[in-house]
Amino acid sequence: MDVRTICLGILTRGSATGYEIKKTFEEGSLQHFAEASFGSIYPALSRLTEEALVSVREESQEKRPDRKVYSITPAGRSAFLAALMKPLPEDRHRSPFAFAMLFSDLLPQARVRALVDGYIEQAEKKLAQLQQSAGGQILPNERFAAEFGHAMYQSIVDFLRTRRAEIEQQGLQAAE
Amino acid sequence: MDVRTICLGILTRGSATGYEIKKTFEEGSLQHFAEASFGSIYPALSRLTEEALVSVREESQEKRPDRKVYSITPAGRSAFLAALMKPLPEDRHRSPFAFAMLFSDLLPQARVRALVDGYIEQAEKKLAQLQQSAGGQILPNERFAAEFGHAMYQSIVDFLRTRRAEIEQQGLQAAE
DNA sequence: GTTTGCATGTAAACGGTTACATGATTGG
DNA sequence: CCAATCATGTAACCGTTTACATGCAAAC
Repeated sequence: MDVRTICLGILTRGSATGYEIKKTFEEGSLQHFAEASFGSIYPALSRLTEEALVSVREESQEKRPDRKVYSITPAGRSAFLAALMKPLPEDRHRSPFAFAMLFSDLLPQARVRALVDGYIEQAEKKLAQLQQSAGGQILPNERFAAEFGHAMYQSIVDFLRTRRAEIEQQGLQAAE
Repeated sequence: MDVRTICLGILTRGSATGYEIKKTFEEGSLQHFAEASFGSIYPALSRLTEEALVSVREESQEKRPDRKVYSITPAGRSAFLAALMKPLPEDRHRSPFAFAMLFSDLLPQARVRALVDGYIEQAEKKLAQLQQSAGGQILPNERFAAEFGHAMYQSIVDFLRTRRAEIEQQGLQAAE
């Protein structure tokens, strides 16, 4: 899903600045399924403005930098819906971790252990975040997304916990 | 994980042509966690050859195009191990599906249903593939990777099956 | 006094995909 | 007869990240 479409989507829930859109990525329930940097958000917003899919209102603030508040236009809404009606790109799960595990037999056991433990720790942090965001008062479909992510990470943690010993054994014993 | 490193990794398991490396992606147990196109594999292989991390042997074949069989060099092996010892890039789960579900309230119910059903179907196909690849005679860590993927997809399918009715209700009732 | 948060933006670099070019062989 | 498999490679394009530039205010 490109940054363009994601920005439009976020704006269907209310007006926001580029900065706020970024935060929505980092905090919200879609945190685990999409991401974008300022370097892609700001140009996307400019282009959407040119195409009249969003409108801008500039606000001068005291003690804070000026902000540009973007709102989705009716045309933008149609464009967004149209994007969701087209065949979606397939999900991609890129896992350098899983790749590395394929070569656990070439790695020192200590490294394998560190990799597994670090991964479990990371996943648990995300689980906690997701549980928190599903706990708050959010829309039902936001809750669904959060719980979807939760189910995924939970299964990963469970799997790794039960298999941890086995995979660590694959690692190279340290030379004496 | 960049194509360079992935090519090196595959070559630690034995010599191969660019074409075969691509197939390994498509068929193997890491299928769900990494991917690359010819347009990235061939240039990567050329560069690795320049850097002496792999070596090439050209084979002329009858009735088949010539092939370039790449083998990893000792230097390549070290470089690969070094890459796995450095901090790994984080896993990224990009899910246009989860994103779309966040906006199920804006979509016609029929579309939501089609999206969910299509997604379940896809995931089940992958489950079947993973089960098959875990069934064959493979290295223990390959089995681990396959089962890791299996656990993930299984949890996705389970979650979606139990929640399907709920999320479909979020969709817009068709106007009469 | 340093880090974090607010806020916008640009340019270069990067990594990758898509499409194209070529061509014989085998299987349905 | 057509599609798929084997096999390599290039060039244009694309979207995104990274780094840079700027600057004040509040929190630690």
